[in-house]
Amino acid sequence: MNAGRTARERARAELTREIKAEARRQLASTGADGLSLRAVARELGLVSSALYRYFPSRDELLTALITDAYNALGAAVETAVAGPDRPRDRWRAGCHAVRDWARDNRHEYALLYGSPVPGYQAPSDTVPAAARVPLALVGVLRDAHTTGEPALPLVPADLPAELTGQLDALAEALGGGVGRPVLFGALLAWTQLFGIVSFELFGQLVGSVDPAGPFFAAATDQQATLLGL
Amino acid sequence: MNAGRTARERARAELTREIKAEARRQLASTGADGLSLRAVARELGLVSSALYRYFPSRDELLTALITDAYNALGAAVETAVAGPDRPRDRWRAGCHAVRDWARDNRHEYALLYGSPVPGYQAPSDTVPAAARVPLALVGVLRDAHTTGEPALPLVPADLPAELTGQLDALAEALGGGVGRPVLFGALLAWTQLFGIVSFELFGQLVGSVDPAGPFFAAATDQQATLLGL
DNA sequence: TGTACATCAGTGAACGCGCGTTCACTGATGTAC
DNA sequence: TGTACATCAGTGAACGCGCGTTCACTGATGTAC
Repeated sequence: MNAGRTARERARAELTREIKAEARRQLASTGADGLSLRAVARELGLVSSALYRYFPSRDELLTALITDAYNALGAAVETAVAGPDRPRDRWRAGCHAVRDWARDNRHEYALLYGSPVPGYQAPSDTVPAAARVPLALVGVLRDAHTTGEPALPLVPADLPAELTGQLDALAEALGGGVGRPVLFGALLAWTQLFGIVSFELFGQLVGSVDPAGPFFAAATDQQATLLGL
Repeated sequence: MNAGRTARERARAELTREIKAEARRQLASTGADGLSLRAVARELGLVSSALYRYFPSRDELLTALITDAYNALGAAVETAVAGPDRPRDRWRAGCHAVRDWARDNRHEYALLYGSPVPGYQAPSDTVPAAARVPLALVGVLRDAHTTGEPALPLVPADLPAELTGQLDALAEALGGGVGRPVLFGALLAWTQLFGIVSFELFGQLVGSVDPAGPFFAAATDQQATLLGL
């Protein structure tokens, strides 16, 4: 194992991991703006300038954390969706995986789906990682409707032309296999899913359906029905 | 006019307004963490310590901005909802008012509905202001269904007991006049509404339905149908 | 197998920056008689 | 109406803090012959 890797290369990979792990820990306790290179270095027993051998700037470290987080969430949803057989259960499992991961990694979730960090522009590297969740959810719908899509309740037949154009382009980008109404429904469900999770984590549900577990379960159920699962 | 107010009181009220206005301006360009008392003072031609005559700390200034923002958004939605006659149009107008205000005040929206500011805990003063939007939207539903609520499509009759308990408590807190299914539907729509707006403003829709106008319009239409409007 | 050189990790000091908050003060505005 | 005192706004200096990033350096690890 580790064939062809020098001790230096292994040490480098190891310390890169440790830097990210420590940065994640600080993220969890202080949030994105509390993340400081100096504090990370301090905690690892390094001098702050040493980190520049591993990340050329604070922003690059942030980007690495964002990509890792998107991938972790994406993997969680992909795994969850791969479990059950019945489409309806697969959908629910995927949604609950989003919520569970978000609750377990609040600050990382906020980093991905909260307010953009001021002055920081996420590079396009993060796009494929960010796409894993929607892709996994759309996959459930595609698999469920291989023999033809049902007519979805409540989805109007006469969507405006601008929207149908966007939907068609999106369907093509997703590799086909989903019709307009299902895709529209998927977008509705997707935004609702993250709307609920964000409201729960950011404290907007405090006066109403808090704790949010029962409401979340009922909402994802309703989504499955809406989507013909 | 200004009866009984001394020049001092008027000057004080005026400068308090100017401080908040300048702080809002900085918020708009730098986001919540970029808001600095020193910078605000600088811009107003004051020495930084002078601000302490007006706000006892940076957090208090932030709180004032948050309360003002909730009230501005709430007022916008209340006005929008008061315009049209038909319930369906009232609902749509309220939703579009949320989106329009959010797009016109991105950073203030992020302050209210984005990731919580680390280390800052919003005091309970903000709660009534925050409640104005949901209250206005529920008002539309109540007014629409004075003669009895319709059976809502897709809302399961057998919601779990924990959820029905929360819904009943919430209905009472809202002053009654809305049944469980309608309230559940309202929560679904409410979370979806802010989910879409947040996704649009925070850049999550870039690869899919961007610009988001047509999708937003179709989504609020679908909500109105779901809610029996 | 051993030696000479190149690569790279980590150090420590420094630069230049901005921040929130406190405090003793001056001078203007307001109040009571 | 004028005077004596109290209130309050704004000043300027200072405290103590932490940050990202650069740079010349030492010493260890890797490579070529």
